[in-house]
Amino acid sequence: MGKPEDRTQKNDGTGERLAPSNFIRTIVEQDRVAGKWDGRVHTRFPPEPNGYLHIGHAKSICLNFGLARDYDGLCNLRFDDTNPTKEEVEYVESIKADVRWLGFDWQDREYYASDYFDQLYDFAEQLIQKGKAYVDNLSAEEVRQYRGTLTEPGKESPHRDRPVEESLELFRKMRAGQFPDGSHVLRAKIDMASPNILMRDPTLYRIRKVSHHRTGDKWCIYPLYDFTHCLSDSIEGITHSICTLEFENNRELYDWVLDELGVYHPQQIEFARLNLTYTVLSKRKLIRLVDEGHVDGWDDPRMPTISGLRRRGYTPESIRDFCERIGVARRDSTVDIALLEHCLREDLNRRANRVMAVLRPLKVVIENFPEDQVEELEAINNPEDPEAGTRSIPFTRELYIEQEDFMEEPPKKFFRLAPGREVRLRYAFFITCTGVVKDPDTGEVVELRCTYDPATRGGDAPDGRKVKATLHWVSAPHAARAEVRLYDHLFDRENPNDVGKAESFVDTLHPNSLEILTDCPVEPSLKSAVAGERFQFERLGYFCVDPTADAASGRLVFNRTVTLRDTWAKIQKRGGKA
RNA sequence: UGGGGCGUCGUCAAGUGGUAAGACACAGGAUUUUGGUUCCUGCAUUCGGAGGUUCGAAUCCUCCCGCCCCAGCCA
Repeated sequence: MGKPEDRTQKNDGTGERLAPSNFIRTIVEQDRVAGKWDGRVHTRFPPEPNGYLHIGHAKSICLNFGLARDYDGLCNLRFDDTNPTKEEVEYVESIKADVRWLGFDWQDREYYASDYFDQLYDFAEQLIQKGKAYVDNLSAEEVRQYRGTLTEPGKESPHRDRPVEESLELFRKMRAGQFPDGSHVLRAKIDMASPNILMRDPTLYRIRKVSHHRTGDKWCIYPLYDFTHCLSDSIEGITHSICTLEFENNRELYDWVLDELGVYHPQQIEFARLNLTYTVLSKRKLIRLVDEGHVDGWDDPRMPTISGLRRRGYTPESIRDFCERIGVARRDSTVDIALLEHCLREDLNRRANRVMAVLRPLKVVIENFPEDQVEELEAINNPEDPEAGTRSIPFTRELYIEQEDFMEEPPKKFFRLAPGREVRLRYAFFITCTGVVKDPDTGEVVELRCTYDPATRGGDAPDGRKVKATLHWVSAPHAARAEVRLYDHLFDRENPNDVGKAESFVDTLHPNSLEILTDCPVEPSLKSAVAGERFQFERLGYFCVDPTADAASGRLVFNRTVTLRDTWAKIQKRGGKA
């Protein structure tokens, strides 16, 4: 019996994961076998430049560009910029940077729906000529009333049957700027009684006397999504037009426009958008977080935006891996953010150099270590990567360890330092706690007195003595000082929209999603860390040098990307409940 | 109570009539100079429910239940 084929790994020995199959890949493969589209695969990623890209967009980007990559096809980057009141160049620039950072290349195929405005206008006139579109001068309010409801059919506009020539003339006047905003629209003439509300004479063009970020003041009428998107796909020769589920109802209209115009007709395919626990992924909500100042901007490391994740220290590889692992399907789902974090840790574990840093320092004095002596010790940079080499770290009489690594009265499962207890200082020596110095007023432990065993240099006891814990530490006189920003989930619950009696998702913001620690002692090698560089702070987590922190100030600022898995924390939590 | 979709492990997700993949999470155990990593092991007699067809059903049929989307001159 042959082993079943392992579809999770490429067969080339690189160990790189192969994109798992999904219903869209199945359709594409069937189309290629059938010779549909002459075997071509041509997709597109069509963002509206009205906000920053987020992890949900990454799913779409990986899907569209991934399909093109795996089936010898092409994927266009197309800005769906038909609403000049909301769109800005700042957004197009950020989108381009984010797609590139994620590792995808659209080569010279950078398109804008606004590039098609002339063609779109001609198509609109064609529709009018065919008697399939008309200019309506009902007010927005009236249009709404005429539309009917989910259960009742709509009414036809009194202008619906106005002569073709009259609509044509009106449409040209709309274009010429002879009417004020909102006074006229171009509507498709379909069916006011359609059970699909989108088919009840949808609006195709509206008047907006505002300048567009690309076309300036050339136009004062702008086409709407349903008219623009399908034709843009058609113009670009797209084969598979992939969008999210909420556009399912729009497909009938997509097909109608293309069929009426008799033009090249791509296939629209919908998939479920990404939802993630402990965060929100709707552009509207993200904009609100930024506008109301709940976060520091689009690239706040707590944001699920690509720029936020980048600043947080995420790697593009980990995001791509995540997007492949979550799959593509048609059912609404919410992915556990733990999966994203798992992909991140897996990637960082093999690539981040290890380093020692103390977040909440507790001074330790090694009483039997000579005052002016400095012992240089060799530390391994990355046990997962021998190529990463080693470095030297100084050990002296005065050190810092982590406050939580000492307990005066340790519970049974606490393996770390305690009075009379011996532990290992990583890459250094075994030390034994011989005394505790407390603040006379508060009773707080402010210093530990210890002795070290010179025979354990490097961390091994020649007599085979074992120790139950290894602590990270930093030499006090050599320590560099850093600001460390500890990030946690932005929201306090899995589903921020589960607001209960509260008013909105804003009320479920996690109050401690950011904790800033200053003057953290970190090992001296970190003085030369560069913006964006990633490290594992041993026993704590992965951190990266904040790319936007003021470099000129010489300040070292680290963002915590993600903690290490912490079984001790789990044990404590469990114990706390019992 | 219109139309369009969707319901497989705690969370994602394969499966497309031949007897429930995988991942994350979780729980044990081994190794370990990171309570990290790695490595073993366990984790759906059952596929929203009820009937039916069939030698055989998560896959086909019927009815029912639940959830999502649509009434922007947003995308």
